[in-house]
Amino acid sequence: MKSALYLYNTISRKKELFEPVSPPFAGMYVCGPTVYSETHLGHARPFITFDILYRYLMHLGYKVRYVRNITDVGHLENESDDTGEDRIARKARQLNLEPMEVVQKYMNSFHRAMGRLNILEPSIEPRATGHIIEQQNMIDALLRKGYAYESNGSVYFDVEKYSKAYPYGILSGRVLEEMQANSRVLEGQDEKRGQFDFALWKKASPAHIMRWSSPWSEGFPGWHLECSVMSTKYLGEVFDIHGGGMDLIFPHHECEIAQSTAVKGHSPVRYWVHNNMITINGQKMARSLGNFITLDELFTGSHKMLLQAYSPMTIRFFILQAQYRSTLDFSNEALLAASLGLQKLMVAARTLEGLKPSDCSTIDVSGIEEKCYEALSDDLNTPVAIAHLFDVVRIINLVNDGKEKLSSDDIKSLQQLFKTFVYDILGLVQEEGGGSEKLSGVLSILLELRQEAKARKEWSVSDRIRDRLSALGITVKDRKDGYDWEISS
RNA sequence: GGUCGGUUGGCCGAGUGGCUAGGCAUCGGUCUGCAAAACCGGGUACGGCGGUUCGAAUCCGCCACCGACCUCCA
Repeated sequence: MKSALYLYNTISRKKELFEPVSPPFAGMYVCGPTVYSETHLGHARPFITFDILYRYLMHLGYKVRYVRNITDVGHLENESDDTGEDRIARKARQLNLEPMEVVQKYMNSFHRAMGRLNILEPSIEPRATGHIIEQQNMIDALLRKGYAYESNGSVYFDVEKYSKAYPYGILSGRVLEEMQANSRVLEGQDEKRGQFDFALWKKASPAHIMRWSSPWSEGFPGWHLECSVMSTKYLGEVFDIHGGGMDLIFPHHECEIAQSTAVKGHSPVRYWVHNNMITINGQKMARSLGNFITLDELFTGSHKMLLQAYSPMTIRFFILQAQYRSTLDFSNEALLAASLGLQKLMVAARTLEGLKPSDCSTIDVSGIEEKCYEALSDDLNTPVAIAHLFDVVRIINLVNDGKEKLSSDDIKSLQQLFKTFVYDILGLVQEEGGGSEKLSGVLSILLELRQEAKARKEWSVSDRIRDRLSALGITVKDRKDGYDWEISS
């Protein structure tokens, strides 16, 4: 058996042994995007982090149901005052589109970016607008239990009442009294009894397009409700893992716990897993701060802060080189380093495929696999796993240079190791240089001619071919027994 | 102001009491017609002050600085 998995549980603030409710099944819910604008680098982190967790759980033999939602209604611009407008509705008005056109546009773009990052599709990708009835049912249950109240067509969750029966703030470590003592009372919240009450149902203003009929008003559901409803609908009343960014701990996940506990008497989630933020100049990358770079901009290099384009696998590798609970600072230098490191790893992976076996090994390769499992099982320590893989890279290169030897069996086990960790679990793929088949055909004609010129010591001819290709951004690499080329950006 | 977390070499980033993290950059070497590429090898660190200990990046105390959250957020 592979080593047991330990995950850091936000609610206990400890690493805990992962034991699913009903093995071999494992359920995981991750908060997906609100589809009202382009996906940026910060968004890539949770989806890559939980992609690794998804892949690793499957690799360990679990039958995983991975649910990742799409928020397509209910997420307000600003929940703290009554001018708060639904993000999607607002974007639709700005672009003069139907709200569902906005949703489709950004959902498509999100899926494209996820695909390029080689993020596996979740088992279920439910949408908030597809679960209005279920959300209304939950509101109804909360009203009957007395933890919600109607006010002017809207329905709110009664935090104060809830906190008398259950501990409110157990996930984020907050105490309601302290929050009340430490914050000002905001204007324009007449509808709510308590300032920390949150909306379950909002009455739509006459201009609001996204609206559904309900016993309380024509309106739309509150943001926190959809995750409670959709997670338990597809994963059960108690499920294993709930993931998302650390910035969602409060209020979003805290409210999820309150809602579900108020109805069922217990929280549905066993392991809360949160990834840290990607920072830029030491500050969180966020739309509201205007310091974000979209994934498309990274892939094409079309952002003024970028010195060059960075491939999807570079982004993936960059993120995996940090443990998911640490902040990760963006810079061109760091991305360039990731890009070169990844290249080294992937070139070695290709070298490994054609490595020549010897009768016996002069290097001990046993134990590396176990170290990789240990790293990943220790709360997904991908940087340590990658460090072990670079040890293998050094071995591959030494053997390839004839300085060390490996037996056929050892080469096979290293190939299996790379397949498991590099490709299957870390989800890295070989990226082509961007050249078409025709281009590589033309290049091989040119470079063969150059080899012949070199053989005749006609250096002016060989150098001219090399320099002219270089001017076009194609780097010629002379090898011991041939040549290779690469298109640089 | 409250709560939580962080400060590691030129850069990114692991590591929680003694054992080389790793990558990028740099330096030295190998290879090479030259160059690039590739490969090998070396050096450089633990925010400050005090304490505990045979031994501290790691534990404790104080200080400084940075960040996240406190109903916008991945």
